[in-house]
Amino acid sequence: MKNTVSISQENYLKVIFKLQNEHGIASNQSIAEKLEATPAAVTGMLRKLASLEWVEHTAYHGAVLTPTGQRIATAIIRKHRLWEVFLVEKLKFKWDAVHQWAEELEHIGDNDFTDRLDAFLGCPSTDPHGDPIPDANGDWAGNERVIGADALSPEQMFTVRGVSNSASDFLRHLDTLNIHL
Amino acid sequence: MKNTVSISQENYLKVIFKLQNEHGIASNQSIAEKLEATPAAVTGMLRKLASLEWVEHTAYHGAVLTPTGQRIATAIIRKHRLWEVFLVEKLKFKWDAVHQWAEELEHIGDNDFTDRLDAFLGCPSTDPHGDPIPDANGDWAGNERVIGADALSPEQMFTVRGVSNSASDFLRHLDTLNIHL
DNA sequence: GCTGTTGTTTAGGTAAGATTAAAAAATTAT
DNA sequence: ATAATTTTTTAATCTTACCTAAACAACAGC
Repeated sequence: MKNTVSISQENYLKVIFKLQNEHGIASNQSIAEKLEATPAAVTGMLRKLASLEWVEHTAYHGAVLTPTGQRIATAIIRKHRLWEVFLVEKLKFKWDAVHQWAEELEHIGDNDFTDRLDAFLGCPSTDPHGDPIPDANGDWAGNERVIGADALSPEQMFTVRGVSNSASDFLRHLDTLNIHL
Repeated sequence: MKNTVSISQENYLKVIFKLQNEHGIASNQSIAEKLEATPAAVTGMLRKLASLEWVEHTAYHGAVLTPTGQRIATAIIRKHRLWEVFLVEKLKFKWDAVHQWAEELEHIGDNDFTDRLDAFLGCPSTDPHGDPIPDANGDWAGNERVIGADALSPEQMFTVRGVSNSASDFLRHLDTLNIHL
């Protein structure tokens, strides 16, 4: 089966991925804000993404990516950040002016294309903003796979090495859950 | 006013530009074939492009680009061919495998972006297939602006230095018009 | 000047993705 | 616990761009 994901769908998956990593779940409204769409539009798209089994959507609660959804989202973020490197290093854009174009370029190219771009850029590990660039397998630096916190089983041991969201209320939330670095 | 031209519209303008340079005018059917759409779809889009004053559309006759339409179309072709150079020279694609990606990349970036890409590539004058790349002003090599043959006034003197379509029936047509190189 | 073929347009419909406004569920405050 | 507020969903509609089928022009041959 051909993996045909629309640009709009890719944008949803990318935003859900980021929100999920910050808050554990992506609320309807937070998605709507990031995408500058209405909550009603989000409801409709979440239903579609759920039917494609790229997200799990619980009504009135929010959305979480499935493993497939995470794979797709990670690939998009990889492309986005590689293009940002290209724009800054090769086209001499200022680092704060590249986002708009990377938002468009991230939807172009298959895996082969992306790997060629990666090789051309010298396989950078971070983008111009210092954010890490996942490798061709979707793994972040350090061989750690990014997974939703709720995908961990309660019995499973793991080490929290860092958090991507340093908002104080989130850190307090981790405290109440007895999660420390 | 913000220049907001959709991807579909850009594809129409590009195809009309090429057909117009081959046949003087772009028929409904020839556009439909190139875009793999139905003639009915073309009629609808031509009406929209005419309302935007990017083409002149005479019912039952065909479409011709306005100066604005030609400017847009030329910019797209410039981007397409620059991206093809990038794909072959930098990403090491084979020259016959780049078209699919260039078709997508050509819709990205404004003039500044394109100029940066051009500079990065060393201001190439032709793409990997040998086709000329218009410069930032929309001029082709030799400082000649590409205009529709029917935009020339009958009194105006000009030199025909080359033709982009070497189909024998077209060359015969030029003969009957007393047009020679 | 008719007639038939070809090319174009009209009319009605589909699909994706978005909107607004109203209804329903969840959350917060009293 | 109940009332008020916020969030999500539903329902109906819009836009863009496409399709099929039928009606309509243009032009060829006779």
